[in-house]
Formats: sequence, structure tokens, C-alpha cells
Amino acid sequence: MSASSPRRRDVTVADVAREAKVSKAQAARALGDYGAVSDEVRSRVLAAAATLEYRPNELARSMNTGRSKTLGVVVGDIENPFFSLAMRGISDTAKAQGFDVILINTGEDVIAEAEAVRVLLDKRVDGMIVAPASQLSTRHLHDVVESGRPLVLLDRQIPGLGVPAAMAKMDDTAYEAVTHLIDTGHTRIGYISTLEAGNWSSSPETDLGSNPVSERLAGMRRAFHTAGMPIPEDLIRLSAGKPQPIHEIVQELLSGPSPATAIVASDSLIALDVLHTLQNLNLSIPDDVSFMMYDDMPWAQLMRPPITVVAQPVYDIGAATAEALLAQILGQPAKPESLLFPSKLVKRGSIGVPNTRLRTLV
Amino acid sequence: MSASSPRRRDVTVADVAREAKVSKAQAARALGDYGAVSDEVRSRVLAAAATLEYRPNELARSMNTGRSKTLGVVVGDIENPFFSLAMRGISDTAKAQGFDVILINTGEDVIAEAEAVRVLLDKRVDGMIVAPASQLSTRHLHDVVESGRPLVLLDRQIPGLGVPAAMAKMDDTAYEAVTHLIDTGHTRIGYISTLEAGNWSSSPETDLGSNPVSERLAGMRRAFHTAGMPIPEDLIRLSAGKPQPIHEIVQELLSGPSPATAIVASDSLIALDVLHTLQNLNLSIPDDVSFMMYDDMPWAQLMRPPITVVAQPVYDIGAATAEALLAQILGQPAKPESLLFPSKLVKRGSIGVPNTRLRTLV
DNA sequence: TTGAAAGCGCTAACAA
DNA sequence: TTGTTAGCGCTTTCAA
Repeated sequence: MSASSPRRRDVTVADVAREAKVSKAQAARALGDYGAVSDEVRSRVLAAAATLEYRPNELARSMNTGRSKTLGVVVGDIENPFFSLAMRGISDTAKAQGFDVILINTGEDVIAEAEAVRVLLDKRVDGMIVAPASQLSTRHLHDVVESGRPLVLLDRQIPGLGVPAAMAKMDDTAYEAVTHLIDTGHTRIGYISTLEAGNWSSSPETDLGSNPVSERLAGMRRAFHTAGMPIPEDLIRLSAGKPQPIHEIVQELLSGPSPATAIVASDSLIALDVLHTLQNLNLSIPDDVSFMMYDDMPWAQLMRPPITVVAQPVYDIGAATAEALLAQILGQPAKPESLLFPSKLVKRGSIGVPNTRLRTLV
Repeated sequence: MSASSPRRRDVTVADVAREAKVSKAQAARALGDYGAVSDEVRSRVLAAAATLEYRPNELARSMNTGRSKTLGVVVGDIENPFFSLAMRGISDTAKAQGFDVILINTGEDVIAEAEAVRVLLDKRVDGMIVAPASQLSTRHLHDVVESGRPLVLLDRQIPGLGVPAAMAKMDDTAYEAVTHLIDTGHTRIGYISTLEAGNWSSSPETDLGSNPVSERLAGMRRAFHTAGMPIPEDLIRLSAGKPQPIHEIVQELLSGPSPATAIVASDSLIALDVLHTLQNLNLSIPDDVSFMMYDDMPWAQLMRPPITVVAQPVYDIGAATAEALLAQILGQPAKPESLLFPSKLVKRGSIGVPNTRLRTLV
């Protein structure tokens, strides 16, 4: 046990300076590794620091440099594998440059998001990464931009904000996926998403800008359009989970005179709920209903049958947001472009020819 | 757009004081909500703050209060669902008390963990939660204790450290699980864990103290002992993944004259690897090999057959660490006890009677 | 209830 | 290369 009594007062630069018999300024320079210091002094200071077990107070340091070497990250749900994997990309990238990360979970609530952003600003993070819960309420994000602090968006672009966003391109892949479904014989295709219902205007020329979530839907619409078929509006369920639970939605989709023959889950959390519901209903895939999901979770290919998915490079997307942010923090000007990543359709066994014999599933 | 020109200098207490025509001290008191302030002054200050869009500098605040309203969390791998779920428990609990969280990922590397802990100390977090990567190298954790800053352990206790730890009790459940396997007819049971090989001494009376990871193994040993059978040491693989990849381990377990008839995965990440390997080997569960895993991930019961698991209340465990930490920070003395949570065996369909006909699986 | 002034621990001008 | 002296934005004595 080398340390002295517990709860001792923190050792400061002044203490080290005294011990090394130099001025506080010189000690600070040697310790902070800046300015001009002779080897002689440096070694004396470092030695003194070692014996005193000096540790810098990063708060004080941040206060006058104006930089905290800390990034803020605001996500909707860290429990969602999408975010936890992206978070690893962010965290790894940040750490490689000596930055730490404050993570705030909003529970996909815009109010909480605004609060989170404010807290981060108050804590003087050097920059932040936000996965915005809404494309409508963005006042707080504009505030960040106006504060002059670097901001990068994750998985969603907000037109007019003028900040970079990293995400996967989903439109063509969504188109391909739904076309695959249509080609297999499906016309009654259900789609379940947490996309805010209010966020989507049915005209594709909306100024909400494209983002992977709305692109999933846009691609679907385009696929139906190309096939010369009307899109089954009654089977498209947005804002899933609030308040109507997913399992109820699934039941509804499979009820009535013309039930869905295929269901598309817009992320892996929804997928899990859908699959549980299907299991409870004793429905089999793809005989009773075809299924596909977004995000290629490791378990997707372990299912029987393995699940057809749209995969995207989540870790890389996260890393890209951090890189863009760090670049800005380190002086490069922001280029408010979307950093686009490819997505791809991985066909496995969960999509089959629809069972056309008349039946009541639910 | 109500904000003024971008990159304006931050508004400080002094500015607000001037605007409200009171002293800096009074303004600070009103803003910081401490000390004695007349209603008159308070409202003038608050109004001034509003028009100037004043925002406190939390760094400055933390610097002289010594408190940062920030918790540090150090985990091995945030991508691991165990940690991301525990993190939610921590994050929710912290937020409810107005605390934020700095998350550091160590990649299960002790050096990185020591570094993380030091950084957190330097950033003056009010306390920290660590899921220690090792029970042997704990110097850095002792340093935290000596620094006087509150510390709580997640999922692992370190004897002699004298700090609380929250985790699930695994011994009895592990015993029950392996007994179940033995009762079903298995004697050749493989066990794959990331538990550090060096961390485990075969005597249960070791002073490493019990923790959910070593308890899994201890329970297994006890089950064999009770059954009057020798434990198959050759099938127990610790430190899995470094360097030998899991899939190689699985292949080895299933090779040779007396292959394993059942495999136990000590966490869900290992389980995924094992299942992929089994799939590639074209082996079916439970006909060719029985399987069970620790941690009840949502996908476990969706598999065909659904997987037998040992479940534990991960979110609650995370929340408990945060509660214990906050209690200490808020003044209550540390009670260096383990906060124990129940775990339970959930029997599903992945364990069957071993296939005894002579065969070569791999 | 108020205000003046002294720090918190550090960095940054400015001289020497 | 060194030391002196101001601050950073806030909280906190201490007197009034």
C-alpha cells in the first residue's frame, strides 16, 4: 500500500512546484507538457509529481483551455443493439484520439433529448453526436449549432441544420427487398416501424429530407409503384409501440378478410416482438407468413428458417460520426453532408410463396 | 430564431448580475439556487438570465463545489447485451437523480481499465461503477478507494477491496442446471467461458471470492461431485476467445473418441458463436448435442428448439449499482456487501437425451 | 438579505 | 527558459 492516509487533500501544481523548487508556472508547463521547459526542470518536476502522486484536475484544465476532451452522445435507447454497436464505433474512435464519451439515453423522447443536449452544452463537451428522435422538433439542435459547438447526427439527417450526418443508404435496398417480396407473390405486405407517424408526409418530395428510416418506407412505396400495384396503406404501421404494443399490431395485420402475407420489421427490436407474437400465435415462417427485418443481428441467421435481412455497417456508421466530429473539433470546417454507407439485402429463408388457400390465421 | 449571432461569447453570472443590477454574488445565488435571496432580486435575476439566455458553466460550478453530478462507468464491452442492459439500469437511475454518465469501454483489457479509472478520477466524477476485467490486477481499484471517491462493482466482487458489488447469485442455479444435464444422461459436458483462466484456482476455498462467473463453474463442479462423477476437466475451456477462437474450441470439444454431448455457454456472446459453429457443422440441437446458455436473451426462446437458459435480472443489477453508488455520494456510508440477485434456470427445448450411438460428429 | 473579495486548480500573457 | 501576475466562471467566506 503506497498511498498515504485516505481522503487526503488533492495534490496540486503548487504542491509539486514547491517540492521541485520551481515556480508554479514552470511546474504547470512541465506537467501539462506545453511551453518551454528545460530538461533539468522537467525531470525535477516529474519526479516531484511522482513522489507526491500528483494527478491533474481535468476540470480546472478544461476551464481555461475551453476544451474538455469529452464528447456527448445522445441516443434513444442504448439497449437497442443498433445503438450499442454504433456506440462502440464512437467510443473506439474517440478513445483513439484521447476523448471520452458522456452517454445520455433519452428513451426516444424529444423532451428528454432537448434536456440532454442542454446538459451536455452546460458541461462544455467539445462536441456531440445525436441520433435525433424527431425531425420536427429540432429547436434544441439548432441551439447547439448556434452555440458554435460541433454537432454530428447519427442515423438521421435534418435538412436545414447544416451539420453532417452518418447513416446507411436504404432506399434502393428497401426497394429491392420489397420487390423481392412482390416477386415472390406477396401483395399484402405489412410494415412496422417506430418512425414517428407525424414525421412522414406521403409525398416523397417532402422537405423532411431522406433518412434511413423514411427511406425504408419510400423504397417500399416505390417498389409497389413500379409493380403497378397500390401500396397497402392499411398495413403500414408507424409510431409502433406507442401506445399500441407491437403484438397487437401484428395481430391486427394478420386479421380480417385480407390479412398480410408478409411482415417487414424496421429494426431488430420490433423484429423480436413480431417473432414472439408469431410464435405465440403458432404461425410458422414462411408457410403461414413471410418475414424480413432490418439490421442483421447475429441471431437472425440462427433462426429456423434463417431470416432474410437488410444489413448495414452499424459499427462503421458510428465510427464515422465520431471521425467527422473529431475532425471539426480539431479544426477542420464542418461539411454538412451526409456520410452515406451501403446497405444490402441478405436473402435467407424467411420469405416464401404466400399461402393462398383461404384461411383465418388469427 | 431567437438567438443572436453565432459563436457569441458565453454569457456569465457577471453579465446577468449587471443586467439585473445586483451584485455578482446575488446573481450567482439566485441562479445557483443557494444562499439567501429576496424574491425581488431572484425574479430580476431570473428575468435577466432569460433575456440573455444565460447557461451555467457546469465545469466552473464543479470546480469549486467539488461535485460534478457525473458518474463514471467502466465496462468490458458495451456491445455485450449484458452490459448494455445493465447500462440502461444505471443510466435510468442516475438520470432520475440528476446525474450523467461517462461510459468507458475497455475491451476487457486490464491496462485499458486502469487507464479508464485514472481518467475518470482526473475528470473528477463523483463516483464510479466498474465491471472489473480481472480479480488479480486490482491495484487501480484500490487507488480509487484510497482517493476517497465512491466505487461500486458490477457483476463481480473483489475481496478485500471493501466496496459494494451487485450481481446475481449463480452457484445454486448453475448446480441445478448441470444436475439437470446429468439427470438427462450427460456426463461429457463442455463449458466455455471468458473467465480468465488465471483467475480460477480449483479449490473452491480460494480467496478470490465468489462471483457469478466463477460460481457458474463452481456449481458445475458441485453437481458432478454430488452425482459421484468426475468433472470432465478436458471439456472446460476458460479464457475463451483469447487467443483460441470459440469455433475452434467447439470443434475440439466435439472431436476425439469421447466428444462432449452437451455444451454450456457462459454468456450470450459465446452462445452466438457456439450456435453458429454448430450450424456450420450441421449439427442439430438437441439430437446431436444438447446446449444451454447463461443470460436469457430475447432471441433464446425464438430458436428452434427454444434454448434452455439461466436468466438473471440484468437491468435491476445495473440499477442497483447506481443506487448504491448514489447513496454513497449523497452521504450514506458504504456498506461493502454484495447486493445479490436471484438467477433462475429456464428449461426449454435445447437439452435432450444424449445420442449414444457411436458416431463421429466432427 | 446583500456585496466585496478571496479562492477552486489550472493556463496564458507578459516581462525578465 | 523562467517567474509573476492575471484570469477562466463560479461558489463561498466574511462583513455590512
